[in-house]
Formats: sequence, C-alpha cells, structure tokens
Amino acid sequence: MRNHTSGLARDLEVLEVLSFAEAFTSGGLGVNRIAELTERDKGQISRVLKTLSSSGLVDRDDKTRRYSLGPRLYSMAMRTKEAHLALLSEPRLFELVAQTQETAHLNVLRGGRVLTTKTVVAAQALRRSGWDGIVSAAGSTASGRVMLAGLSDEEIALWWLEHAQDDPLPALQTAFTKPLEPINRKVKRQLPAKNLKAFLKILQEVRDLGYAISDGEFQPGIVDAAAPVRDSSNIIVAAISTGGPKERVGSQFDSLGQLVSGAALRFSTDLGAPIIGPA
Amino acid sequence: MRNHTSGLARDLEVLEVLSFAEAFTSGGLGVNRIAELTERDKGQISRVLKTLSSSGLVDRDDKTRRYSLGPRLYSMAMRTKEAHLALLSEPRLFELVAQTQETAHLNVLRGGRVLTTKTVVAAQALRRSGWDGIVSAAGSTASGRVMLAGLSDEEIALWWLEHAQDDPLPALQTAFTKPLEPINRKVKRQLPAKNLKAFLKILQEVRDLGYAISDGEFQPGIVDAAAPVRDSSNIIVAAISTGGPKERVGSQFDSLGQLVSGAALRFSTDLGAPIIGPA
DNA sequence: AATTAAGTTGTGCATAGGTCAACTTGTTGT
DNA sequence: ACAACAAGTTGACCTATGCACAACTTAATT
Repeated sequence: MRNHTSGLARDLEVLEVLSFAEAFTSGGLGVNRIAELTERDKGQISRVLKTLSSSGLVDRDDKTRRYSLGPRLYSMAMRTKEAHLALLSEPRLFELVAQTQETAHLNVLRGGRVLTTKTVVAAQALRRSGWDGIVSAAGSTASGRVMLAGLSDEEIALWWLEHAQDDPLPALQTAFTKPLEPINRKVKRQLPAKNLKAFLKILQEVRDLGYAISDGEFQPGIVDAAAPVRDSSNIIVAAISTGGPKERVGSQFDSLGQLVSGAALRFSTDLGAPIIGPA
Repeated sequence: MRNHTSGLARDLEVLEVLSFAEAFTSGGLGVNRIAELTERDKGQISRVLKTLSSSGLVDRDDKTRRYSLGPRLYSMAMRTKEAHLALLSEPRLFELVAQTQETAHLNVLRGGRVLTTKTVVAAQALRRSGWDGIVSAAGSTASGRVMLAGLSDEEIALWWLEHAQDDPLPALQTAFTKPLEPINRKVKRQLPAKNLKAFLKILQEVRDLGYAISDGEFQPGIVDAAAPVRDSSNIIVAAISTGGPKERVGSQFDSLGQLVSGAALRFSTDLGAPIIGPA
C-alpha cells in the first residue's frame, strides 16, 4: 500500500515548526526559515502558508510577512474536551490555591504524556506565566504517576514499553534549542524507576496513598503532589497537582497531599463521580 | 496558475467539520459522517483521519471509532498571542467581575470578527460555561465597535466592504443546525447601521465616549459595555467587555462603562501602554 | 541606483491522492 | 447463534496534484 496522505503529514510539519518557534522567537517566522526547518521548497511553503492562513490556522503579519500560529487554533481548542474540563476545574483550583498559597494545575494524560491544561498561579509565585499547553513525561511527574496508577497493570506495561523512555522534549524542539544554546550540557534524566517491576510497585504505593508526590524529580528544588480526578464513569480523566519550592512547602509535604486529594475529590463529584471510599 | 494546495485545503475541512460537530454532538463523528459532510470518499477520509490523529490534531476513540478535536490543538493554542493575552488579562477581569458582579470577557478582533478569548463568570451568572473561542460579528457587538473605532476611517471603510454583511455564524454551522432545527425561522439581523456613513458616526461617538455600549443588539435582553485595551505601541489589541440582563444592569448603564474603561486602562498599563488621556 | 535577500508565481513531470471495489470488523435483528 | 447489514480499512489503477527548479516581483540595505 502506498502512503496516500504523506502530503498532509508534511504540511502539518509547518504547524509543528511554528508551534515550537512560538517559544523561542517573537514575531513569527518567514517563509525561508520555515522552508529550511522543514527541508522543503520555499515556493511550496509559500503556497502552504497561504492555504493555512486563509483557514486561520496560521496568522500572517502583512507588514513583516512573518507567520505565527493563528487565532483559529484558539477557537478550535476551546471546543475540545480538554478545554471543557479546564473551564470546569477553575473554581476548585482557586480553592486549592487559596488553601495552599501555591500554584495549582490541571493535567490530563494524552499520548502517554502529561498535558497541563489549566494553571492558577498563586499570588506569591515568582513566575507569572503558566504551564498551560506544556507537555511533560508522564513517568517522572506526580500527575503522570497518579493517572497511570488508575490503569490496570497490563495497560501500564503497555505504556512502559512505549513511553517509559520518552524524552520530555519532543524532537523538533532541539532544532531551536541547539542554535540558541550551543553548550551541549548533559542532562541526567531521572527515570521514575529502572524497570517496569519497580515502577508498578511505586504506582501501587500511589494507589494506597491516594495521591502521588514528586520530590524535585521533574524540576530540581520543586516538590509537588497530585491527586486523580474521576468522571461519572469513575475513570480517571485528569489530575490536580500543586507544589512549590522545597524550602517553602517541604515541611507540610503530607498536608499538601491531603489538600490536593480533597480538591480532586470535590472536582470529581462536580463531574458526577460516584462517591466511594478510596480504592 | 494551478491550485497547488487544494488537497491541504480539502483536508483541513475535516478539522472545520469536527470543530462545529463538537458543539452539536457528543462523542465525535465517524468516518462515514465526516465523508458525507465534506463530500469526499470515506476511504480517503479514513486515511486523512489517521494522519491527523497521529499528529494529535484529532482524537480517536478506539472503542467507538469516532473522532473529535485533539489535545494537540489545545497545546498549540496555548502558544498563540491570543492565549498569552488571555492569561495576562485574568487578574484584571477578576477585578472587574468583583466590581460589577457581572460576567466579563476579553475579546480580540480577528479576520473582521470578534473572538472571545477569556471569560470570567460572575457568581450569580445563570450560564456557567463561558464564551471562550466563540466568534461573533464585529459590527453588532460593543467589543467589535470599540476595536473598530481604533482604526482609521479608511481602514473601517475597508472592513465595512468586506465584513459588514458577515453572518454571525460561519457557513458550515448551518449543515449541523439544519437537521437539528428544521424550523427555518427568519432571524432579523440588526446591523449596527444601514450604511458606512452612519456607522462611522457611531464609531466617532464611541471614540468620544471612550467605551462602546450595546443594548440587546447582539443578544436580546442583554446590555453590555466594552472598552479598548492598548499595548506598548498604543494600538488596540483587545477589548474588555462586561454586561448582563437589562433588568439587572439597565439603571447603572453609565457606571458600567466607567468600570470597563478602568479595567481596560489598567490592563493596558500592565501591557506597557503609554499613559495618556483619552484620545 | 545598485545589489542582495525574501517572497510569490509559472511550468513540466513524477507521484500523491481520488475513485471504486474488495475485504475486514463491528452492530443489529430474528 | 447466525445472518444480514453497516462502518471502517486496505488495495490498485489512473489522473490531477503538488514538487522541483527557475523566473519574476517586491522589499531591505549599501
């Protein structure tokens, strides 16, 4: 069988490139740069961009002739399940932030990774910009572990085979970080466990506890806790997490877990989850 | 000249269809339905969907084999200018809601239409779900008028030619509303003005006043006010609006304008706008 | 004004995708 | 349970589509 949609796949790379570019550049990219990055002909890219911008998926600055992600993406994204959940979670996240005085997140598990859909920043937080839309490795975050813990051991084994070695950063990002950060520093990635068996044991502990914790494993110096959110079918659809610098929350580590669990439970009942004791 | 990207354009229609479907169906659409709606071969649609879902732009439910908008859209959308602005606006919108006790919005002008990027619902609001991602006609909303008022008369004339007759609902939506709502009720669309000259006069009033008002024109029974948000170059990049049922806010119509103006001005200075008197 | 770079448009030719049909898988009804 | 049907996927031929290369247009820099 022949490919039949490789053209589309190639054209979508343009969106990928623009998506990463958004983080490293300002004002978007020109036709030539996009052609370089996708290794395609500039003429063709010019035409593809014309099509994409007429659909609103990319935005063209008529003065500078540069392209960036378009408003249509925003309006589509707001109709996804993820957006709906993020909207509903707001009140509960605010409650949690009020209690802990730390930034709180709503995360979902997508494609074996953790996608942060909503961030509520605490007043005292250093960084104002949220993590919304950021994708992280599931195995090394509290949220990822608490969501994986909701799966059966067989499903977890499948996940392990496919995603345990996932790089936290998707491939294309390196194309941008490389020219900007020439120092090839070797980052020691801490995997949550060396093998599947050890990982399953960790997840069992998570199940018993009702929440997951992460001690500087994902971001150095940051401790956080995450608890599962269940929908009306009682399956885990998201995780609420919160955390902050170790100095600040290190002592109340345990109460943090209790607080996220409470918030996640309240949000679950908002969604119509059956009220049962912890599994 | 030949088309050169009509394939891409056709494939993107799939996203459009799913985007509208999201509002009218639950659980997504199947291959056959999408093929019908796009008037394409089901085999081809099957392949296109495979490509789109491998990139995460659409989400495939493996059990029901139905497709809906994917999580990747969410993560891309969060990198757009619109998302950034929406995030920054949150504190100011909350302030405004606290003052007015009515729901507040952040809107931008895109493609001649108004796109709502952020909604903060008031505690007493009847509808909990926001307007985020919704696109409306610019001429008949307070936000639209206040943003158009920031343009020169020549630019407004251009807009008028292209968009004054815009239908509030984009084309494809009818394909879904028709089968669901067979009664072909004739909605009297109130245009903001009959001709360009009258419209320019209205916009001049908006400029003088510093904010725009809408009295049930967009949604019957709802009055609202909108004020412009300016960035560091002092150009209008968004509008903050607020409003509610006429019975509730009808009397304090004027103070509503003052309050949105204040919120918009504070947000503008957040963005680094030069502090000057109203133009 | 001249030079260079960036973007757009034109055209022959190879290939990606459309058409149509066979096949596979899931769903419904008796 | 099995048959009958519908939905989805895969296959193969053939043509329209998009790629490569180049000419041209527009903008920026000296």
